[in-house]
Amino acid sequence: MDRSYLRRYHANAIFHRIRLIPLISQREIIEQTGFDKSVVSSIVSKFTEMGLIERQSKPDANRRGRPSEGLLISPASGLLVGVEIEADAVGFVVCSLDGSILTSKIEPFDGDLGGIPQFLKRGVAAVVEASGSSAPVLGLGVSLPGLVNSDGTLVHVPVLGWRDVDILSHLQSVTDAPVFVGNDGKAAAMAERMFGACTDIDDFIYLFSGSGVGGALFLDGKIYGGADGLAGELGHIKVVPQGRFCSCGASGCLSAYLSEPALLHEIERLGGKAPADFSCILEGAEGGDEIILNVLDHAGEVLGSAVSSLINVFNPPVVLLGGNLSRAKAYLGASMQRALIRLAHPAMYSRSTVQFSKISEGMPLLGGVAIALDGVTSLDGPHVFK
Amino acid sequence: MDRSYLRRYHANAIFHRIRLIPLISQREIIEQTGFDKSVVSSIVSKFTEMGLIERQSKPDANRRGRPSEGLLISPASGLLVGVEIEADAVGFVVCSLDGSILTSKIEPFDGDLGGIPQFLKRGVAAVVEASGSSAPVLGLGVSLPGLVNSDGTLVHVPVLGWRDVDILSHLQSVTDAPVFVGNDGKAAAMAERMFGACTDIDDFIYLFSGSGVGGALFLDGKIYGGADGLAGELGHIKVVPQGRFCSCGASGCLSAYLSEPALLHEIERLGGKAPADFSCILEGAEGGDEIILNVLDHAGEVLGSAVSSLINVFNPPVVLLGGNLSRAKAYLGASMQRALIRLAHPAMYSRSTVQFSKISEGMPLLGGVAIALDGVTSLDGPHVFK
DNA sequence: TTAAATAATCTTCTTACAAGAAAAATACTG
DNA sequence: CAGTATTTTTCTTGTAAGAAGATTATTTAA
Repeated sequence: MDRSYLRRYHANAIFHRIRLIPLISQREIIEQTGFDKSVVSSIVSKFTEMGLIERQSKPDANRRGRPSEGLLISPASGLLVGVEIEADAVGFVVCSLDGSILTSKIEPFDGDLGGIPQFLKRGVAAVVEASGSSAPVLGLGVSLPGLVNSDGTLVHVPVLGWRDVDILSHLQSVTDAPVFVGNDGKAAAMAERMFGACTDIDDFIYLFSGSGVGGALFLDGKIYGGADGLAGELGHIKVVPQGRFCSCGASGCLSAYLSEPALLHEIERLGGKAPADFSCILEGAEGGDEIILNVLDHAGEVLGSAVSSLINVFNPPVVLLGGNLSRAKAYLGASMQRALIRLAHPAMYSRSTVQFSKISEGMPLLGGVAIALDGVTSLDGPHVFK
Repeated sequence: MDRSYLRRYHANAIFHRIRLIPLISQREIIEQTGFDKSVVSSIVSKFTEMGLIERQSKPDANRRGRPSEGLLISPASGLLVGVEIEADAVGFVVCSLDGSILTSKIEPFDGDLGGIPQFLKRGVAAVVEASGSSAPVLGLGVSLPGLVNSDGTLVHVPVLGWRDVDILSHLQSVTDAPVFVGNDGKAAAMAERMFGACTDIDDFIYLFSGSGVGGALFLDGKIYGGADGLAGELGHIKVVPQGRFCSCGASGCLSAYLSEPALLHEIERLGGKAPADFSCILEGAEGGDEIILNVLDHAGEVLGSAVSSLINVFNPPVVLLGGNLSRAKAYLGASMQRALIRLAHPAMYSRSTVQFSKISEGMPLLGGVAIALDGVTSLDGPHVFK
């Protein structure tokens, strides 16, 4: 924290106000942030000088006085590229700095770690090309389904079998722009913060289910990382003593009750006709399959128990459930709710809202973009703003 | 965050360096904090002007050059009073600003909420009088065994049956100095941070057991409060589905397996001769009582499970166990350790140390003082430093 | 046409960090 | 013992940037 810290803090807050509320005026920024008018004025003019934002006269309501000028992120100011690596596919997205999507595509992936740099380099180049924009790429964000520590080392990716890879160095060759890597749960949480349900919420707990169960702790306006940046592994909260075995080697983890493989396995165990993936589970549920409905109902109960622990521990304004949890809302929401009422402390539960993510369904590829945007606008990173 | 924020931040860090390392020199402060020499010099001379710290030439090692001057908190600069309210007793402590204890006493308490202001007023006056110091009282900190929200409202104190009391207003009449109230777990954690095992650790999870089980989340150098300041109720993590009933109304809470009443009840249930309190449990354990040893061993296992969840969620450098957990270290440490090895994620467990508090046994009354000191030196509170 | 109102910018003032020079206080060296 | 080297602290100067108020710009209403 040096003496320009406050300046960067101001610049940042102003940038994000403009990003979130296009055509906002300086006066409105002042109202919303409490910053001094001269601070806002000087930073806004700096931004316009840099070509980062544009002023646009807006047909104001017939009102006396000098009309306010609307501010917006210039579409030509720069691009962000997001990459989401999964077990069998890699998603690419190009956005402009305000987060509006220009292009996206999904490519099948064979899981070869060595080929990653080349694979991403081609993919990124292709999607940037396809975007038709000639703006410079300002940041690349890569989301990975595993443990990524704060040095950018990939500690473990269970579904791909990768361990202890200095992934950040690997990826430096992909682009000249700064590269940011992150865990998929944190990336998804960041997407909710940047573009989704929590744009104005400084504290929320994000929990999602997919091939595993993960999450993130968004506390005091940022993702909490702990000692090594690994915090937020909510899938490995213990929910049952001596419970089911988990891919992490322990037993009784939440992940062993809520992940896609765990649900598939449980349905099979109970004699249901084994679905191929989560979409099939949902189809079965829609069709009224009793076994599947029971499994999802029980999953909701386990989820409710875990969420009640999170509420009691964090007293969060919002708990946000994403991924498959969001898709299965109709089948596990009720039992979760019952568990919450029974188990969460009333003083805290009454002040929390547990909600399901919309981003998870609508545009699940924004995680990478979000960590790129966060990286590029972070207060101590290699950020692009004065 | 205004423009004097950084100044206060600097002043604060310097104050606590001097508090923690008496006779530290300016150069050493510069080395440890990275602040500029002129910043340290100007703040130190401001402090001496205010009479808050003193300079003292120290017989330096025979070394060339101008000798450094040792800095210390002036004993006459002010007093902090800490009050710890429990079910049947209230503890009072007077410290000077560096945290050294001048006097302390414990008074029996009848639990009468209405009489609290008078009771504390007399108690505080008596203990300040007894301290023999004529320095002004700069802050009063009161620790309470229940939920205290960030407004200073007491939401619920189970052991005393108090609910929804605006305790902070009640206590304003006790002294002219600023008054701070807090939950006992947070107060104890703050004591560990100020005076105990975590003086140089910015991130730790504190968990203690007494009449209930509580704790605190010390994250990024401060206690995390959540939406209403209620975060950190670690006693109400769910450890067993449909498990034992808890005083909070839910079931399966950690508190129902680790609190003093829970342990007493379990020993009785298993046919042991019912001990009167935790000290008796320890005596029994020392005497080799099989039932008690088993109960404590099982408690260690449950504790290990909960701590492994905490490690997986927070990736903390330190998990600190206090209160009765610390006292029973010899009887539940081993089973806890086994559970941790089995259940905590290796990548995170290898970077965490789980330790037992020494303060909890040595001087359990420092919680109130710690929240007073924290309040008085907080960056946005009514703090006494320039 | 003038006055009032509103938004944005400009001017002036002040705080406080940053970097370097100077001063203070000691030990070593010849 | 005088002079030099060394180390710590303070002082001086420069600069960034927030805070507050004055000024300018641009509109509607009277």
